[in-house]
Amino acid sequence: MSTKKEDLLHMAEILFYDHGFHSIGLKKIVSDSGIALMTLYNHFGSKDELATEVLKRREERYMDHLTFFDTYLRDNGEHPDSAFVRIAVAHARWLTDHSSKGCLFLRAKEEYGSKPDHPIVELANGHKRRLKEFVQASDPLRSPEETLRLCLLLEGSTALAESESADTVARELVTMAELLFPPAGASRSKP
Amino acid sequence: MSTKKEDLLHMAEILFYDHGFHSIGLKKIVSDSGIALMTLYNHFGSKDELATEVLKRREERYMDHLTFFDTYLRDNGEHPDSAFVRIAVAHARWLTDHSSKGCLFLRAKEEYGSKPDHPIVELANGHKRRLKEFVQASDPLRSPEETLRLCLLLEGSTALAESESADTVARELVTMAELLFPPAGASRSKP
DNA sequence: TATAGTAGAGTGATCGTTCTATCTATTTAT
DNA sequence: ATAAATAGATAGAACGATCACTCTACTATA
Repeated sequence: MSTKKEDLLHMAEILFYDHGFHSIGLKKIVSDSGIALMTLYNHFGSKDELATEVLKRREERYMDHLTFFDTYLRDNGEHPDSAFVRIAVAHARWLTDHSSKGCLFLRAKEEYGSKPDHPIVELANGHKRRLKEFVQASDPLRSPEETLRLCLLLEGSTALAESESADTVARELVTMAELLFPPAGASRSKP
Repeated sequence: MSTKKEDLLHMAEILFYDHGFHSIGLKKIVSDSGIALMTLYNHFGSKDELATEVLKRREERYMDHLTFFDTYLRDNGEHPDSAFVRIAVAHARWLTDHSSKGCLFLRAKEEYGSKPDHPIVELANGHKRRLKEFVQASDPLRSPEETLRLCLLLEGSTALAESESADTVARELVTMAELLFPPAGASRSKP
C-alpha cells in the first residue's frame, strides 16, 4: 500500500480519536499529514470512506492484539485454565498501551447512530458482535451470561480509563475477572 | 423558569444525546422546538453555554435518581446491607428507563477533550469525580479499590447497553454487583 | 511518456452568531 | 378604563468562517 495512504490513515485515526469524527475536518488531516487534499481524494472516495477504513484497520489491530496475548499468556502458563481472564489481561494491556479516550467504535456509533444503516454504524455493530463471539468462542464452557459479563468488564474498563489512571483501571479489570471467572478446577467444578 | 427555556433545554438534551454535540446545529434545536433562534440567544449566551446547562441538569437528575433509589430500596428492605448493590440496582433502573446511547458526560468529554480547561470538559470530569465520591460515601467500609470496581461496573453497563438489550445488561449488572459486593455479614466478615 | 502528487482557487452548503424590524402581551401611569 | 410603556418573542436577512468536495494546471519521478 502507498506510504501516503498509510500516513493518512494513521493521522486520521489519531485525529478522529482525539477530537471525534464530525469535529475534525479533512483540511486538518491533510495538513497535519503534510499531504495534499487531492491525494486524500485519490485514495478515498469520501470522508466516510476514510473513516470506515480507519475503523476496519483498528478492529483488525485490536483483534490481533487480543488473539496474540491470549495465545502468548496461555503458552507461558499464565492463567492457563481461564481464557476469560487471559482476555481481560490482554485488554488491560491494550488500555495501558493506548491513550484513553474511550472505544472508537462506540463513539462512531454514537456520532452516526441516527442512521442505523450507515456503513460506519454497521461496522461498529459488527465489531461488537465479533468481539462477543470471540469471547464466547475462547471458552465454550462459559454461559452466554458469563460472556456478557466479561464484555461488560471490557467496556467498563475502557470507559473508566477516561476518568481514572489506565494502570489502575487495568489492574482492577484483571482482579475483577479473576474474581468472576476463576479457572475451571477452582470454582466451576464446585457442586 | 421560562417555559421556552425549559423546552429548549429538553429538546437540546434529546438532540445532543441522539446525534452528538458537534453534529447538531442550533437551527435544528430551535426548529424542532418551534422556538425562534433569537429566543435561544436570549436565554443562552452561546451553544457551549446551552450544552453546559444541559449537562448540569442531567447530572442533577441522575444523582437524584441514584439517591432516591438507594434510599427507597434500603427502606423497603432490598439489599439493606450492601449499598453498592443498591447503587447498581438504581443504575440498572436508569438504564432501562432511558435510551441507550452511552454516557453523555463521557461523550461530551470526548468531543471537547482537546481543550482540558473547557467548561464542558471540567463539568464532565466533575461529574465522574462526584459519582465516585457518592459511591465511596455510600459505604465507608468499602476500600477505594472496591469503589473503583463498582464504577467500572456502572460504566460498563452503560457502554454495553449500546450494543445489547438494556434489560439484559441491567440484569447482569445487578448479578455482578451481588457477586462482587455481598452484604457485610456474608463475606466481608470472612477471615 | 505515464503516473502520482502538488498548490490553490472555487463550489454550494451549513455553521455559530448578530442585527433589525415587527408583533404581542403584560404591566404601569394617567 | 384607557393609553402608554415595557418586555419577550418572532421571522428573516446577513455576517464571516468552515465544511466536504471538485476542478484545473503544474511538477517531479520513473
